[in-house]
Parts: sequence; C-alpha cells; structure tokens
Amino acid sequence: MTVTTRSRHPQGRKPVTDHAAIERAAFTLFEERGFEATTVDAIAEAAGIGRRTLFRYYPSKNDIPWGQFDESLATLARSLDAMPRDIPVREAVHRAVLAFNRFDDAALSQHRQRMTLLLRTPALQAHSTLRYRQWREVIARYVAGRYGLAPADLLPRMVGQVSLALALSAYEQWLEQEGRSIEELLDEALAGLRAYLAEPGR
Amino acid sequence: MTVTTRSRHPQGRKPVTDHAAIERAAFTLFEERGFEATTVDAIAEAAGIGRRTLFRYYPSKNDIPWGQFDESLATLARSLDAMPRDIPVREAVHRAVLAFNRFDDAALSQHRQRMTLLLRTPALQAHSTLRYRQWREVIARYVAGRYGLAPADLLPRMVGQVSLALALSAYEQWLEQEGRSIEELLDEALAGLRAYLAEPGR
DNA sequence: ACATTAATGGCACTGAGGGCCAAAAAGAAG
DNA sequence: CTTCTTTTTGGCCCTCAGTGCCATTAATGT
Repeated sequence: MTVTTRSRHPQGRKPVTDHAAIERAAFTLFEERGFEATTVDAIAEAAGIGRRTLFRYYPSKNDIPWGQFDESLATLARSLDAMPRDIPVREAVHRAVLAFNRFDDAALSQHRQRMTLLLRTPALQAHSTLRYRQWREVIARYVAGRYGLAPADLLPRMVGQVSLALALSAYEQWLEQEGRSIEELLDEALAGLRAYLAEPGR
Repeated sequence: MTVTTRSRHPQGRKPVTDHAAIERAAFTLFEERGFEATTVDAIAEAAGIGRRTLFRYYPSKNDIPWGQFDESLATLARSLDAMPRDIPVREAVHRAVLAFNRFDDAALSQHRQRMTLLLRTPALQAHSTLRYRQWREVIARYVAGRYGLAPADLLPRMVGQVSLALALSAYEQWLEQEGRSIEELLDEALAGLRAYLAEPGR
C-alpha cells in the first residue's frame, strides 16, 4: 500500500515546467517585442522547453495571456451562488462582477499589463471572445436559476451579454485613465445604462 | 480629353473576378465541407482564380463571410444621422438597429446562412469581434454627438457595447428558434433589459 | 507598333498548430 | 541493482494561412 503524495506525481517523469513559468517568460518577451513579433519558438526557448511541450501547456499562443482563467470562472460561479437570494438579480450580478474584478494593489499592475495586452492586441481581442463566452455562460446560468428559466433563454443570455458589455466598457476606460478604479467605472457604467434607458420620451 | 467610363477602368487589365463571385464559391464549399475544412486553395480553385489573387480581394479567409460589411456600416451611420433629434437617444439607436437588421424575405435565408456561419464557427466568432468593434464605434459616435461627449467617453462606448450585446442575444435566439423575427427578438431583448434593471429592491 | 497601367498568379518564405513516436526520467517491483 | 511501468518531453514532419517579390498578361492611350 502506498501513501498518496500530496504533489500528485505518483509515478513517471516530472514536468520540467509549469504554466506560471511559461507565462512569465512569455510576458517578458511580449513586453520587449510585442505580442505579434514574439514567436512561439522564442517563448519556448526563453522558458527552456521544447516548442512541442509548450503546446501541451497552452493550446495556442493566444491562450498564454489568459493564464488561469478557468479557475477565476469557478470563483465567479461560487461567488454568485453565495449571493443572498433576497436581493434583486441585477444587484447580485453586479456585486459578483465587482468582486471578480477586485485585485489588491500588489497584483494590480500585473493585471493592468495583462488587460492592456488582451484589449489592445487585435489577435487577442479576437481570441478573447471565446473566453468571454464562458464568462457570459456563468452569468447566464445564475440568472436562469434565479428566474426559473433555461440558460439558453433570451433573458439570461442577454444579461450575460450586457454584463460583459458593461465590464468591457469599464475596462477600456480604465486602461486609458490612470486615476479611476475598476469598481468606480463599473458602477458608473451601470448607472449610465440605467439613466440612458430611463431617459424620458417615447 | 477623355470621357470617364462609368465602370472605373480607364486602363490596365480588367479584374477577372469580384467579391461576390468569390463569396458564392466560398459559401458553397463552406456549406458542403464546413468552414474549417475548406482551404483557401480550394476556394480559389472553385472561384477559378489564383490563391494569391484571392488574398487581394479578401485580407483573410475569416473576412469572406462578412462580405460587404463596410457598406452596411455606412448605411447604419446614415440611418442614425437621419433620426429625428427630438426622440430619446435610446429610441434612435433602437430604431437604427432594427432598420440595420431588416431584410426582405428573399434575402432572409442567405442572411440566416451567413449568421449561422458567423455565430457558430469558433474561428469566426473570434474574428467577428474586430468587425463588431467598427459597428460599436458607429453607435458610439452617434451617442457622443447627441450628448455632446467624445466617442471615447464611457457612456457612448457603453451604449455601443450594450447595443451590440442586445443584438447578439437576439441573433443567438433567432438562430435557434425558427418562428421569431429578428425585430421581435430585438424588441424583447431591450424590454427584458429594462425590466431587469427596474426590478425593485436595493 | 509601342508605351503605360493595372491585375494576375506563381514561387518561396514565415509562423501557428498538430500527429506521431522514440527517448528520457521518475517510481514500483523483483 | 535491474527491470517494468508510467508519464512527460521534444524532435521530425506535415498542413495551412498569410505575405513579399516579381515576371507575365491584358487592357488602354499615343
């Protein structure tokens, strides 16, 4: 009988690297040469691994800047589920989005760097759509649950889309203006939307 | 002195093809093999042109399904500018979006085919982001104009993002349910959003 | 005929991504 | 210590999108 080692490597060759190490090597290169000008070979070499191995850690070059996004999504889902059921759905969603985008000061500058890359590089703007979709689905599932609808129904989906729309507007603004916090901008975007839709007239 | 010929080909070799012909050839192949499985070489061959020539008509394979989108954008901008100034901005935007998505019955089935391709093919979902961005900018410019803001300010941008969010929700629904019209679904999405944001409570 | 102009398409190159598989590195069992 | 098993690694080679370069082709104008 064998004691299960906590590092989860009962047998076989040990991995020579991990996602974080590749990410660090990649970000350094992206910083100095830009995303497009950085080849996958260069990243692999900087990380001290073979190109083929890199593709086992990240399915594509475009996925590198997203890092640990799947885990963040799980956190978002848990955060939603933990919301009190007696507040309006829009309030629960808004609070969860705020929590999702809270970073302590230490992490903030890396976060800014990551988001700059993601939102200003055309190839990544495009690719990010596929990640955003998963994010929207988490929101849609929660909304569907609260209203007793299917996640694929119009309303839950729309709320997912609109929540993302608000977040992206806030982020674009955040990258341009040094002073404002993401929280502030998310609040302002939502308030702006409510005002826009409430404008009197036909 | 020379009379300008209306066909705008005063001199030089005549083009052997045009965007529409390439698009037709491409859609036929996409239909039978799927988008990913169709190579650019195959499209070029089906269109009877060289691969190199194809890339002069479309900057990428991903751009083929979008066809004449730039012209549609110009129409959207004109439609917005023609809106009466005494209706609320949200109303003007909504009407313009409805008009933008109006197709007569003859064109409807092609439109459905195109949108199915665009919204269900991962590579195109990703690439479409770049086109959507231009669409959002048209909306943002109009909203900025009405409110006396810059197009890069939070509110105009947010309205662009949210308008797109509503349109995409409606389209996803439209592709799944045969019965409903795009107009209906756009109305319903907007009404749903207003109800969602108006839900009483904190 | 000859010059000019514009479009074509072949050739060769880069870079992303993936299939295949032998070699390397670790623990387990004898 | 050797052998077996398991897992990761990374080299090799292929496909396909996209681009730069440039000679060829087809049209018009003199």
